Amino acid sequence: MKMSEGVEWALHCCLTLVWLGDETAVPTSTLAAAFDIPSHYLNKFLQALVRADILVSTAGAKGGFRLARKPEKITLLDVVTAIEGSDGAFRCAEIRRRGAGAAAKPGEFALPCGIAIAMGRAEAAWRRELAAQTILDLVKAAPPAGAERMRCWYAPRAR
Amino acid sequence: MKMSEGVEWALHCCLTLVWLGDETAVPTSTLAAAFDIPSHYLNKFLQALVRADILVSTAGAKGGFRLARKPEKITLLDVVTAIEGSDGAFRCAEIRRRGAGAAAKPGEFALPCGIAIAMGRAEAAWRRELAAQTILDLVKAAPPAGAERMRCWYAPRAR
DNA sequence: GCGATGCTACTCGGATAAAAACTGTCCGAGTGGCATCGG
DNA sequence: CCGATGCCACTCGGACAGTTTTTATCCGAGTAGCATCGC
Repeated sequence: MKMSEGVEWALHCCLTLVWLGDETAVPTSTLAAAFDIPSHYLNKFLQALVRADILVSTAGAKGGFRLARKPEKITLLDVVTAIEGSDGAFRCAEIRRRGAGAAAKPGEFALPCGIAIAMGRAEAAWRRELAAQTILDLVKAAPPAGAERMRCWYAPRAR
Repeated sequence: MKMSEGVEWALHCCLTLVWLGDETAVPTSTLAAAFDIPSHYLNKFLQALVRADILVSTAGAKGGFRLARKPEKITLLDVVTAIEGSDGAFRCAEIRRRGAGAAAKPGEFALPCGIAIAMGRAEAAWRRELAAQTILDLVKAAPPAGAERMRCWYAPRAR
């Protein structure tokens, strides 16, 4: 059960896009350089964010990405779901119905598997916590020095 | 981010061991037949449960597995951790320190990454929910018919 | 008859391949800006 | 001098390999019970 590192990348990119402002679109190569990660691979995740309506992309010269919504309207759950998909980590395969359970009376399995319910309850708590936090919260919590340094580093690149 | 199916198998096996009672040790082959899953592979996960002190194993003829503790003393978190490991799904790679962040002032990264904190908060909620439920809770929630059928199926095999 | 002993069948346990998912890389389609050309 | 036009550089987007994690399988070490043999 390992989460893709793309989640961390995506969140950092959203944070960076807030810091750099909404004036200019930031291309993949710039974001990749900011964190020293492979740009072509990062692009893959940024595309996923576009499909989830978290970012908008503009093609051509001076193109790039910018936030599709205000930072307070993007929850961490939105980003995680965009990268990891909407399926939960635990997936009930209904093994109770196989083997010795194959001869069950009809209707016995009408109510869902208790194990699936228990695991689902835990994942619901996880999602609730993620949905309660937004990109704006991350911006507020981050030290201003990082934002300032990022802007200074970016300034000469903004054309 | 997919959880191993071994978690579902392990939980169902714990439930089954409660149903079949603590009198006899149940071998891997029997548990595998109960759910029609590959026995050699299931054995791998049962070993993990033994290492986590959730099951105890006895070798030789009439050997097998039984619960190491009472059902109310085994939480779902214990089982999930035994199979999946104790590491969380999200792992902060500290990418903020690389690339443009490489020239940071010393001490700027003294406090941990806000993204890691936010993700950790969600995982903590997930763990809390898992730790609040025990195998005994699953037994109580499961329909008695399943337990009864499992016992009838097992009876001729118990030597 | 009773006990010790050797054997057999059965179990767990870890080491070993196949499959899937994730990670990383590449090139093509499309777009905006700019220089050039004509009026 | 002003506007339209063609070209070029830059960007996103999806298709293509490499590598790690997960899934599946196998055989060896060890133990409990039973039959046999000796006393």
